[in-house]
Amino acid sequence: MRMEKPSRKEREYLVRREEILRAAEKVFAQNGFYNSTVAEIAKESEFAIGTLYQFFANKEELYYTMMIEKFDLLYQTLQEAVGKNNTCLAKLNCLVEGVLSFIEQHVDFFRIFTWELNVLNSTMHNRLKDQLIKKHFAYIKLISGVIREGFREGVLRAGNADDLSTALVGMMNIFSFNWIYNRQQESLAGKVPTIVTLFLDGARRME
Amino acid sequence: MRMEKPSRKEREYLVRREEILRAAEKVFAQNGFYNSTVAEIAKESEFAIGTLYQFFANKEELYYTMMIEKFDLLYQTLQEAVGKNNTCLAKLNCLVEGVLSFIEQHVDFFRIFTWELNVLNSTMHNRLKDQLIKKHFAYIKLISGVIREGFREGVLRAGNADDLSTALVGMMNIFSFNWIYNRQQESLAGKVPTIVTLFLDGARRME
DNA sequence: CAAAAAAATGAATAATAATTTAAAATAGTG
DNA sequence: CACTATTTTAAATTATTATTCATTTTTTTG
Repeated sequence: MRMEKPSRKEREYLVRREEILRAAEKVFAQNGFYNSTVAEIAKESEFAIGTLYQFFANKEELYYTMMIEKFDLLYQTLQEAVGKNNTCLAKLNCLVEGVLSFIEQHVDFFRIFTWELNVLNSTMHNRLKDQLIKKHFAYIKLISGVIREGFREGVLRAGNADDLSTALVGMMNIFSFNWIYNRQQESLAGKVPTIVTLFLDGARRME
Repeated sequence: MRMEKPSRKEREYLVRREEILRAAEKVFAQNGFYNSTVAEIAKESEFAIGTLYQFFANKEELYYTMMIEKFDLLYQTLQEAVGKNNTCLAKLNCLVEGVLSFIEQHVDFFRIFTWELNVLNSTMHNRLKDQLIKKHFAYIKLISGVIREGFREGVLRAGNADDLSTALVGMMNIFSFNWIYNRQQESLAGKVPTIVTLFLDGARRME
């Protein structure tokens, strides 16, 4: 609850801190946590290695601080967006738009929330890595094949099968994450109807 | 295209290789790639460090090989599941169920597809890490708040707001991933209608 | 402006862990 | 069984990098 006006010194301190954070963001986003060196961040920020340790206790603290600040910014952006609208539908639209354009504007930040896969030293073992990525696409394609059948059968509204497949995978993934990180209370398979229903019929109230 | 029947030696070799892969899976899944040591995997598999290098050129190769084999198993499982059904809707159900139960049975594998966040040495900086995780939940809650309004307004079919929020975030995330990893062709924000429409109305053909 | 305090520097340190390798154990063979 | 080839072993090597700290530079102050 300190309310002193910040002195010039404090202000300068904050500016420098910010510069370091931006450099960290750039470097971490490019190479992930483990393939980024403190030396790189120092170079990018144009401070010496030792100076960084004046501002942040260690590499992890630098990383977390950067992430937390980004998250705060996203949250604030979304709150504002939501505040501007009255109806739920308008808010939802605004939210989705808010998130996607935030990501567009802060690609580097989002890139961090990613598979280890993409973080491994990309110089080595490209053959194996590519093979793995191909498998992932094959998996998405398997699903879009089924969706295309649905178009032909006339059960699904014709549209972009790959988009639909992608969305479905996105839903399955996130429920799996949650299940894993929330101590596996009930069965994950219990979410099948939730996912299928939402996928087929959406969330809107039907007349 | 070799069709020799595998000799006893070859068979034994494959059994050992498999044992190493299972140990690797366990260790990597627990600690992620960077916090797993080859020594740990050796211990878990009850071989010496040097022996692992007889089977795999290095740590990365071990990692990728393990991942690729798991992916193949998932793919095969799904193909079978889909093959058993005729209609698109039945196939879709089966697919979703197939994926979720595969993940239930192979938690370790899926745990690997996760944020760096969860991979960082959990001994250190718990305060900052927890703070970051809280932010993430706040973000989900912001969205489920809006969804609850939708229930009250009567625009959305009453249900579990947190599930819906989760699903929506899952869709936004995966489109963002794809956008980032597919060279950012068109604007990500262009996917807003796709996401919102699917979320509200689903994929099913309306009468 | 000179002395003292604060901040910045980057070379030296220390710890970790992937990989190599020389020696030991085991399996195969006549 | 003796001898050879193969496989396993774990200690030694090497490379990398986070962190420290003695020194230099800059800023403040009287």
